[in-house]
Order: sequence, then C-alpha cells, then structure tokens
Amino acid sequence: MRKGEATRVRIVGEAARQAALRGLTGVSLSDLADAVGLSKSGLFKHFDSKDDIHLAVVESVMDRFGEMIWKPAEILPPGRARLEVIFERWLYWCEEEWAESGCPINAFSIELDDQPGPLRDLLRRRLLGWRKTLLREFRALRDPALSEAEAQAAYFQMKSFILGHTDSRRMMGDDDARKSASAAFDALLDRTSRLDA
Amino acid sequence: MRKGEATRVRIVGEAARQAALRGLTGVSLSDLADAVGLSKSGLFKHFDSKDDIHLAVVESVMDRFGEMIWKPAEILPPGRARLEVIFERWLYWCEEEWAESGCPINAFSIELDDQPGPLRDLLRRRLLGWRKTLLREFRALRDPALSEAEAQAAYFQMKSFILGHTDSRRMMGDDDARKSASAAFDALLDRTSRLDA
DNA sequence: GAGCTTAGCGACCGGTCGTGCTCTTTTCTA
DNA sequence: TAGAAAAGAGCACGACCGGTCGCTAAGCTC
Repeated sequence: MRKGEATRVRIVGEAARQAALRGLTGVSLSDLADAVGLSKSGLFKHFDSKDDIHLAVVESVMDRFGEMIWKPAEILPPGRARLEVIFERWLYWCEEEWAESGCPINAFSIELDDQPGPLRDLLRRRLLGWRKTLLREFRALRDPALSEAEAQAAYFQMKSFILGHTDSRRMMGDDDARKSASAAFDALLDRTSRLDA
Repeated sequence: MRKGEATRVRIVGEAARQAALRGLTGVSLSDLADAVGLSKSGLFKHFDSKDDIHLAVVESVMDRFGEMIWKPAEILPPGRARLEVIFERWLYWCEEEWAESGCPINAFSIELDDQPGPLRDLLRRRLLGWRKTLLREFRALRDPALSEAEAQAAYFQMKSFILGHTDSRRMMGDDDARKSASAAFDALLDRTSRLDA
C-alpha cells in the first residue's frame, strides 16, 4: 500500500496549506482534489469524509509542530537556553513555515473554540500536552524550582507573546513584531528566573 | 425610511453574532434571513451583496467596541486608572459580551489577515486607530512621558495578554484566564510606570 | 506473470450557495 | 388621504457543495 500512503500524505499536506489560509471549513474538496492532481472521488479512497480529512490535518499539523519546535530543543539540557530555542523556533514556525497563511494552530483554535466535537477535542488534547511540556520547562528554569503558579503565569505570557506576534505582524503589518516578541520574552525570562521577594 | 433603518440594524447585529461563531464567510444568507425573520431576497433591499454585509458587520463591531471600551474610560483622566479600566472592559467585552463565540475582532483578524481587499483594509484601519489611542495612553502613564518605543512595547504586551486570555479561556478551558491576564497586565503597568535604569 | 487488491476516474445525486427578477404590501410624505 | 417610495415575498437561475457508484487501470504479492 506504498503508493496510497504517499498520496494520503500529499492530500493532508495540501489540505493543511489551504486550511491555514481559508479555515478548515473553507476548504472545498474540488479545490483540494485539483491542487493534488486528483479527482474529487479519488479523495474518498483515502478518507471517508471531509471531517476525516479535518482530523488528519490537525493531527499532522501538531506532529509537524512538535518536530519543528521540540526536536531541536530537547538536545539541550533543561533551562533558559532550551526555552529560548523553543521560543525562537516557535516564532520561526509562525513567520516562515507558514509565511503565506499564518500559523494554522492559531487559526484552528479560533475556528474550533466554539465548535464542540471530536475535532476540537483532538486539538485541545494536543495543545494541553504541549502546555504540560512547557510548564515542566519553566519549572526547571530556576534552581529552587518555580512553583506551579509561577510556571503557569510564565506560560500564559509566553503563549500570549506568540499570539501577539502573529497579530502584530500579520494584521497590523508591523515589521518589528519579532523584535517586540523576543524582547518581551527575554524580559519575562529575566524576571522569572530571578529570585526576588 | 425609519423602518428600513431598524431592520438593517437587526440584520447587521444578527450577522455579527453568526460571523463571530462561524466566521464571516461561514454565514449563509438563508440562515441569516431566517434568523431575522426575512426572506433571502428581502436582505437585498438593505444590502447589495454579501460583501456589503461583511463591511457593515466589521464597521458595526468596531463601533460597538469603541462604545463599550473607550466610552467608560475617557471620563477618567489619562493615567494608570484609565488604562486599568480599558483593560478591564476589554476582558469583559471578550468574556461576557461575546460569551458564546469569543471576541469577533480576534476572529476577523485571523480570518482576514491573509485575505487582501477592502474588508481587511477596513478592519486594519480601525485597529490602527485603536492602537494609536492606546499608544497615547501609555505615553501618558509616567511623568517623564514614555518614549515611543516604550509605549509600543507596552502596547504589544497588552494586546498579547488580551489574545492570550481568549486562547487560555476558550481553547484551553482555563477558568483562571482572567486572573492570569489581569495579573500580567498589572505587572506590566508596574514595571512600565517605574523609572529604572 | 497470474490474480487479487487498491488507486483513481467520470458521471451523477440531492441540496445549498449567492443573487437576480417580478410582483405585492406596507410605510412615509405632500 | 392619494400616491410615490420603500420593504419585502416568491421564484428561478447557474454554480458549487459533499458524497456515492460502477468501472478501469495500476500496483503489489505469490
């Protein structure tokens, strides 16, 4: 079943590209089929329904996210340098990897946050896993480890700066978005790793 | 033309409600017509096209945003208290005013940031105006006024916390989102209004 | 290389999309 | 209160939607 597997990957990749642009719901099966050089009915040899494609897209995007952001960070020991790499890669992911559309994870979050169902559940599950990882990293940032509350506060701000970066760069057309985000994150690491009253 | 004006307002209001849920593109004219108790063709006595409705929706949402957030703040003198009211009202706007759907401005930003055209231009224009207002407020936060760069950094973080709040509350299901956002913003005001090397 | 399995195509389905057109009813104004 | 103007209903349109079915052709395995 080698050939079919390869085609499936191509379909999911293209579907993700289009979904990042127009939203998951906004992708039409005819457009998708055309883009991968298939007939519409050909798609259904690989997926049972459009919903089935949605699930595969979310799963695939989250997998790629892990590969791109976590893989290059985990070779470093826990601590500030690792967090810096993560943030750096995350910005790269939003800015370069999805240059034409913006980060699909942000887009899917907005699209799905009011649409209960297995698709939202899948996305939420993957995002919660990622958050758990980051909380662990933040706790390890200081020698007397950060409390859970401190780690949560730090995570909240980190994620916020990622979202702010996209908004600033893509919607407001701000060329300094990356600098703003990096500076804000650096300051966050400064005050979080510092031991003060 | 009294009656028509009222109907138009009803249409735009309902369209905004639905667009906040399903996206501007996701609103169908039949659903919209049903919801306001009109026939589909009846809609076209008030708007020339679906795009025309989109423009009216964005304009109307931004107007309401100004009324809800700025109006109660401008009675206060410039300074920290005014900024605190703005942030507070902004969170309220996201959390209560659009409880079922999440803030439509965030949703429209994600939906439109890769869709060039007059609709995106309109949204961007309104958002730039709002940003200009906030930059002025931040500059007035300290007695030796903040530099433009400092004000921009502060604005970036404020907007980030707003976005983070929605993501945390709606997508991650975090009940503490509001507390996290408020705490982060308070700390931002602390370190921004402080005069340090 | 025979034969089963799978990938993929083309035609087609019922339904919905946005948007015209015509005609009637309501509303406002002189 | 007559009559113009506005509001709205009804219907039909062509295009497109997600999805099914039967068929062929290619791929894979023994």
